[in-house]
Amino acid sequence: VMILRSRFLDARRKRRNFSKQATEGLNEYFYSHLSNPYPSEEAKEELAKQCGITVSQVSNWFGNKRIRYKKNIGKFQEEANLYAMKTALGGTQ
Amino acid sequence: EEDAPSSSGSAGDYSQGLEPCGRRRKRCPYSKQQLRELERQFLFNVYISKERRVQLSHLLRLTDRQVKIWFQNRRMKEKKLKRERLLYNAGYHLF
DNA sequence: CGGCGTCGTAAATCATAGAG
DNA sequence: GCTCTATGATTTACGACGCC
Repeated sequence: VMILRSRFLDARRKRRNFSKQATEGLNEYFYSHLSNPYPSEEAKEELAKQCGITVSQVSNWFGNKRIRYKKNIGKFQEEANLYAMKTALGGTQ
Repeated sequence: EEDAPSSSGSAGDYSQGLEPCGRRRKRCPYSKQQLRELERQFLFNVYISKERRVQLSHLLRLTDRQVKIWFQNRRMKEKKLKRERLLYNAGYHLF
């Protein structure tokens, strides 16, 4: 809870890139739902909690990810394979 | 910022309002001038009447629809800001 | 029916963290 | 340090659906 508070404090101060773990969690969801990468409100809340970011930030991330992925699938192929493999091995969901 | 005070060819208007066929308009950022006036009107009232909307759209060289949608989007933004403020204040005194 | 409301989103654009 | 590009956030513009 105080962790959340501090996040809003410095979130207002300055934008930071998300942590490696946060990005990993988001990518895991994205690539394991590639045929329909639209998390429900509940799923967004779950991801937000898991990643330590806000629901809005989860929405922004998926919005950006969907469009950028679509615009250049090739550029993300390596990343896609990586997460596909990761999910196939140790299901963390 | 060099914003055309209010002449022609300002941001996002295809000659007073007709969309190029049925296609979706390309997003076109509004000028500082347009934004200042829209914000001023929003401050006056977050819901704009049909009459003031038509008036404002002519003043700013936007379509009636653009002004309507701008107010809708602006209200959503306001709602989001309010949510964030609540969230911020929520954790503030727990420490 | 028609018009305007919210909600969720696409797509373009903005701002700038940060990798090189 | 200094460029640039990748990344997170914000801004237009709609479609879907709701209410009156």
